[in-house]
Amino acid sequence: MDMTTKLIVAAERLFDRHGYMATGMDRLTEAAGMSSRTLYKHAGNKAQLMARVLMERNRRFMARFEVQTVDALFAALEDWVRVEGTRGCLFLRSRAETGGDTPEIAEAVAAHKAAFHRRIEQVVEANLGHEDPILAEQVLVLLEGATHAAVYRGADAVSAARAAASILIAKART
Amino acid sequence: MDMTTKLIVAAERLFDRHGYMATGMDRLTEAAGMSSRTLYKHAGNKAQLMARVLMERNRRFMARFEVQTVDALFAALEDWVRVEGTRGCLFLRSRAETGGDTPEIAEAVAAHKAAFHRRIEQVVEANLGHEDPILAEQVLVLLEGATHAAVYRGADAVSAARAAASILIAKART
DNA sequence: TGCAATGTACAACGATCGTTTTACATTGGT
DNA sequence: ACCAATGTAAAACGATCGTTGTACATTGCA
Repeated sequence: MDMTTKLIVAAERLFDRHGYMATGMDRLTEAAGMSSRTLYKHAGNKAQLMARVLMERNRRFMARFEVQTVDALFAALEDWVRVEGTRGCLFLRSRAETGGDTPEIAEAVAAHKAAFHRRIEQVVEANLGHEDPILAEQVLVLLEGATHAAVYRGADAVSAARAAASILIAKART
Repeated sequence: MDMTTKLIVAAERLFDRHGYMATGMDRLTEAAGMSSRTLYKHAGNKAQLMARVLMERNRRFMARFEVQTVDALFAALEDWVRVEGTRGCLFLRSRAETGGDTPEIAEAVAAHKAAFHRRIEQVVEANLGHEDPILAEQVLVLLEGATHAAVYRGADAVSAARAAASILIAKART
C-alpha cells in the first residue's frame, strides 16, 4: 500500500471516529506510520487532507450505490452502516466542523451531495419510467434520515426507512 | 438578561455556526460580553458549557414540538428551520465532534434523543388510537432526514418529508 | 459603615496546535 | 558509481488552546 493511500485510510478512520478538529497531526502521523515530513509532502495541509479523504469516501460510497432499484438503495445503506458503522454523514459533519469556511472541504461536500441527489433521481426515474422529483426528494430524506437516526436508533432505522420507501413507491406507481 | 443566560445564548450561536472545537474561549467571552473569569465561574469548563447549551436547546426544541398531530410535527420543524437555520442537528454534531468521549455531552445528547423519540411515539399513538412503533420510527427518520437534507436541499426537504409522512399515516389508518 | 458577593481587565500558565527546518539514511535508475 | 528521489527522526517555529491567578471596582444587604 503506497504512502498516500495509507495516509488517507488512517485519516478517514480518525476523522470519523474522533472528529476533524479533535484529530491532531501527531496522532495522524502515528496512525499512518510515517513522519510528519512525509505526511505534509503528500497531503499539503490538514484541510487538503480532509478534502482528499472526502473525495475518496465519495468514490467508495457512490460505488456501493450503483444500483437499479430504490429498494436496492436502502439495501446498500444497510450494508454500508454494517461495514462503516453509524457515526452520521462524514460530509455534513466536516462541513459543520469547519463552519463551511474551508473552500476545498465545502466543495468536496457539495460535489458529493450533488452526485448523491443525482443518483437518487436516476434510480427513481428508472423505477417509475418517468421523472418524479418529489419522490426523489422523499427518498433522499429517508436515506439521510436513516443515516442519522441510525446513530442512536441502530440498524432498525434503516429498515424502517426501507419499508417507508417501498410504500411511497407503490403509491407513486398507481 | 442575566450572565448565565447571556453566556448560553452566545455559546449556542457560536457552537452552531462554527462548530464546538473551532470556537475558542476568547471568542466566547467577547461574544458573551464578559470576562473569562466570569465565564468560568458560571460555566465550569468548556464541556459543561456545551452540555448546558444542549440542555437549553432541548428545552426550546421540545417546547416547539408540543403538538397533537404528526403533520404538526413537520409544521413545527418548518418553523424551527426558518427560525434557527439549517445547520443540521446540534446534538448529533456535538457528539460527533467529541467522539462521544465527553460524558456530560453524550448524556445530554442521549437525553434529548430519547425525549424526541418518546414524543413522536406519543403523537403517533394519539393520531392512530393505538401504538405503532414502526410508523413512529419512520416518522423519526423523516424528521431526522428533513433536518439534515435541509442543510443542502433547503426547506423543500422538510415539505417533502411532510408529504411522505401524511401518506404513511393514511396507509396506517386503513 | 462594612463585609461579602460579583463583576472587570489582563497577564500568565503549561499544553498542544499545524507546519517547517535541519540533518541523515536508503534506494533505484542511467 | 552517482545523482535524484524518497523516506526517517527529532527539534523548533509562532500561534493558539483551555484555564487560572492577581489586583481592583462596584454594588446590595447587615
